[in-house]
Amino acid sequence: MGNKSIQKKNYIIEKANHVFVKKGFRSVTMKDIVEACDISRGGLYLYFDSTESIFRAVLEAESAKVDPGLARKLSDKPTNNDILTLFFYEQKKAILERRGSLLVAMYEYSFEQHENKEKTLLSNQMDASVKFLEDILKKGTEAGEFSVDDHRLMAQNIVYTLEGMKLMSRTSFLNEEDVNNQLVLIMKSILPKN
Amino acid sequence: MGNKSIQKKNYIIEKANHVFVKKGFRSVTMKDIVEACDISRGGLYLYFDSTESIFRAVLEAESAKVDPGLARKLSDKPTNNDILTLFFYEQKKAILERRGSLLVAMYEYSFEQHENKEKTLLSNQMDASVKFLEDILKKGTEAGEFSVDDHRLMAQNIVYTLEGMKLMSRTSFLNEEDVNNQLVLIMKSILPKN
Amino acid sequence: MGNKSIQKKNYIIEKANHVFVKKGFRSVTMKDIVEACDISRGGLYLYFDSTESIFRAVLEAESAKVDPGLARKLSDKPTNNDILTLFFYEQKKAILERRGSLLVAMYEYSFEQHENKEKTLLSNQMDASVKFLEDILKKGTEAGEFSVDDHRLMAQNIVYTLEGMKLMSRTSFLNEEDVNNQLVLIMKSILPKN
Amino acid sequence: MGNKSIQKKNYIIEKANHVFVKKGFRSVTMKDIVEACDISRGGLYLYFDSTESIFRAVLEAESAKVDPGLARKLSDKPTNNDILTLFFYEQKKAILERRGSLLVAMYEYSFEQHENKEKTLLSNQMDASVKFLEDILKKGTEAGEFSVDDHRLMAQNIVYTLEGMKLMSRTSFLNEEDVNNQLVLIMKSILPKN
DNA sequence: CATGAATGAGAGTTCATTCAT
DNA sequence: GATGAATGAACTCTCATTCAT
Repeated sequence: MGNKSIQKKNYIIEKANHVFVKKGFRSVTMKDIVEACDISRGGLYLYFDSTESIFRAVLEAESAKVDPGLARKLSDKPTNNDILTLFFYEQKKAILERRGSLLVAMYEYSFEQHENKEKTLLSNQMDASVKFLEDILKKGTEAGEFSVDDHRLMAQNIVYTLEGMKLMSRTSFLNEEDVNNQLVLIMKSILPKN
Repeated sequence: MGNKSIQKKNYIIEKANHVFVKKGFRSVTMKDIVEACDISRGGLYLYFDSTESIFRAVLEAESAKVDPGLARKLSDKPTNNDILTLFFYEQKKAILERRGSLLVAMYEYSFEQHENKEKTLLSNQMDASVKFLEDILKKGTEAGEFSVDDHRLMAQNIVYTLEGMKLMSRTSFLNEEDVNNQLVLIMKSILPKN
Repeated sequence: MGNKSIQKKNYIIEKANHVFVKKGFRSVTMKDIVEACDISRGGLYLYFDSTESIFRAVLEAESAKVDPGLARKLSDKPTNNDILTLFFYEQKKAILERRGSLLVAMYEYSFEQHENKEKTLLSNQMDASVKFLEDILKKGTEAGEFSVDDHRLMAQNIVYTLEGMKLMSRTSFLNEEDVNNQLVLIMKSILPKN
Repeated sequence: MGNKSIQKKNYIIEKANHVFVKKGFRSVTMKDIVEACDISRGGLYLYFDSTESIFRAVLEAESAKVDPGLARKLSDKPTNNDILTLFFYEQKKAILERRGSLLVAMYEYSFEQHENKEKTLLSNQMDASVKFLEDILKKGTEAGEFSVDDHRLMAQNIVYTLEGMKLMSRTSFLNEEDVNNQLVLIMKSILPKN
């Protein structure tokens, strides 16, 4: 695939992203993508052969976008508390972000995959979050910033709670205050009591 | 609608239930239902005009089934702790129950509803859970069984965590031990410290 | 399938027959059949799910048509020579019949099947012809009507020659006289010399 | 067309040959050829504008290949019997050769051409065979090697039989012994009786 | 000459929905 | 009420063919 086609592929991924944000995963058709990209039916098939392959490419592109942002916001020698705070800040954004979020599409996609006994992307993402938090909590506790007994258990608890809120905000109505309050509650259970 | 018709309608609802359990919501077609019920295409339309109306009926029937079970299991004078324990027991079942659950269908349906700015069934269900827990926590704290400051906040936290686990078990792999550990963690944060 | 649909199915088979006669097998599309039958796209799929299944049904219907005709033309006590003559007469018709013949479609279909290592319909038909001829030649030789050493070998030879002529008439130009001459040549090699 | 172009054209013809051998004629697409040749889509169109034109070129190239082989195998002063034997040997190879044969493609192509009232290549080939055999039989009979009355009729009969066997071997299962037996039977009907 | 991206026509297939019986 | 045949819109996917580079 030439240079030019890589550009086109990225263009399709970008346009498709909007479609998945708007319609979720299951109800998106090749026709939807074709129309969003304003290309020919056959043209799309030069790059992707199913909505699923497009969606995977969209997620990949998305994950490439996310990481750099996180790092830049941190000071040179961040405390574990700093890192956790930033993590919560990002999560809060993900929870409340209604427009532009691929979350619903990702849930729908994961439901399908899970039926087929495959390891879902969502699952990988959550595992990564648990590992990340576990590590922070451990280091933070050792440094006296936090006071957590079972790091893994608490990490899981936090991830479940965050995921629950994400789900809530897509099926119910969740406001920023509620999210803030929950994050404070979590912080309280982590910080040393005295 | 005659007596016979009501029977038929219930028969359809029961059969459709299995279909939604198996296939979620979005991918279920009128044809699926027709085949599951072994009735005529036109026949189904006498009772329901879309998969959505069938699904709503299925959920309604489901909610009618659930409640009585809960009450019966409680002793005459249950403590708030008893009630909470029973609630957790039921939730645990809902989290781990892979076959026979309408959860995925309900998520898919709620995503669609929420897009249309409608109040989702899931939302109502979660609100009810929060209220229920809030009430128990309040009474329990007053009775000295629990020690919770902000009843509403903690109730929400519990609901989010539970919902997060439900989601996890449909997109990832969650075992009973993990659930138990989480429930223990929640109980610890509720029970009086000393 | 109700009474009415059997009629419709037969109607489709009849119309499809013309299509296969005209276009062979490979280039016939579901659309061709739909248009020949003047029914809806979806309508056809109620009865058949591929051109192949239609073609098989056409062949089946065709073979049901053929047999009765043969029997009726024979006298009460036909000699083996009578039977053979009738057989040749039918074969001559099949060779020369340009309009209305499914032969080309059958060849095309058989080529495909044979690629897939399946026993082809054509193959079965030819086997049946060989067996039939072998039997006639044997009885005829015993009755002194014919003088054939190796019945099976001669039966095969006749079948190959006939098939060769059929093929010729679809790829080249074969006139009735040529066919007659060949049949006379075959008869000469069968009849007793003296 | 330059020297280089002719080389490329021959390269395409050679690769296309394999494709036609494998898939027959009708189901071969320009895409198949492009992929087999590993050239660009547009590139193919510089040399050929349809699968039909490619196939014709393939057949032409094929016929150029065949003849020299035949001649070389003959002794200086071959008898007519020698020539006929060699002819039968080549035919036997053509009948039994399953891989590498263009026969099915040629049949499919000829069916199409014949529909359009064109003189088919197959037809020309068979005419040539008849003429060739007629000549041999005539000369052989004159030389006392054979004993054939109507040379043309017998030549046709042989060609039909051979063609019938070729067809059989592509739609049914034909073994070498059967072919040998048929050839012996033919020889018997040609050789002088005494 | 050669490339390969792009097009659009057209085939296959499925489904919600209607309607005569 | 109940049936199930029939419709036609919508979707997926593939190919021959063109054309800017």
